[in-house]
Amino acid sequence: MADRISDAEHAVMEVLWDDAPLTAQDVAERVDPGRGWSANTVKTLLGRLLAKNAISHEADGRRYLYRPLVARDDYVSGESRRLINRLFGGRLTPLVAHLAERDELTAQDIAEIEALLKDLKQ
Amino acid sequence: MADRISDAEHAVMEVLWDDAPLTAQDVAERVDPGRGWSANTVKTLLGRLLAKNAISHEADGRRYLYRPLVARDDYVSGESRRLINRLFGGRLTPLVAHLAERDELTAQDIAEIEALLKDLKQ
DNA sequence: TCGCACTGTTTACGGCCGTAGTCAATAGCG
DNA sequence: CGCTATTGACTACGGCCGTAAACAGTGCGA
Repeated sequence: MADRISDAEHAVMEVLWDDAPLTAQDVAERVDPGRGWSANTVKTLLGRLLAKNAISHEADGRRYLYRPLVARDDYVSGESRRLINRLFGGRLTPLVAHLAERDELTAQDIAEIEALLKDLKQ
Repeated sequence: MADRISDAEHAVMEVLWDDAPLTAQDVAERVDPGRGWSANTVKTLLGRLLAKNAISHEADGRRYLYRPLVARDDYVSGESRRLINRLFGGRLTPLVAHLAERDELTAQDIAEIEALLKDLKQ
C-alpha cells in the first residue's frame, strides 16, 4: 500500500501534519515558499499523495478537505530506519560516532543527549 | 560537480569503498547479490558514477580500474545531514529522542552512546 | 592471421519525479 | 439566467532511475 513519499510530496505532508484538514488552496498558501510552486503543482502533489494512500479527502461543498493518513511519526521512523540501516548497519551508535568524529556535535548536543539517555534509564 | 548518488549507484560505491581499485568485473562479482544484477547493469552504473564524478578510472591494458573519488565519510555525512535537517530541524537530539520514544533503542545502544559521549568530553 | 571472448559505450524503455498548463464542471455574481 | 472565477482531473514533458540488451573495438588463442 503506502508507497514511498517523494521529496516534494513530503513538503506537502509537512503542511498537513501541521494542521488538518485543509483545502488545496490552504495547502498551497502554507507550503514552504522557498519552493516557489504554482497552485497547480500543489494540486498535482495532493493527487499523487491520494493515489499513494498517504492522505485522504472528504468533500466539503465544491472543494475537498485533505488530511494525512500516515502519521508523521511513522514517516519519520521509516526514513530514519532506512538511513541507519543503509549506512550504519542498523545501529544508532555508529551514526552518533560518525557525527562526533566530524565535529558535527556541539557541546549542547552532547549534554542534551546525555540528559535524555539518563532519563530513559530512569 | 558531485551530483547526487542514487540508491543503486550507492550499492556500487560500497564495493569500491571496501576495496579499490577494481575492474568492472570485480565490482559486479562483489556487489550485493541480493540485487540480482546482470554485469551490464553494473557497467551502466559505473558509467553514470563516472559522469557524476563520484569515481574515476584509469586504463589498465584492456580494461579500466575504478576507484572512488568521494570519500565514504563525506557521503555518509551528507546523507545524515540531509535527513537530520529535513526531519529534525538540523539537530541530532530530536532524532535520538524519537527513536527512544518508539522503543527503537536497546539497552545496549543506550549504554554504548553514553560511553561514547563520556569519552568525547575527555 | 582469424575469429572469439571480453570490455567499455550507446541505446532502450517503462516508471517516478518535479513542475505546470489545459480542460471540464460548477457555484455564485451581476 | 448567463458569465466568470474557482476547483479538481487530465495531460504533458524533460529528467533521473533501475535494468539491461545491442553494438563496437581489440588482444589472445587456435
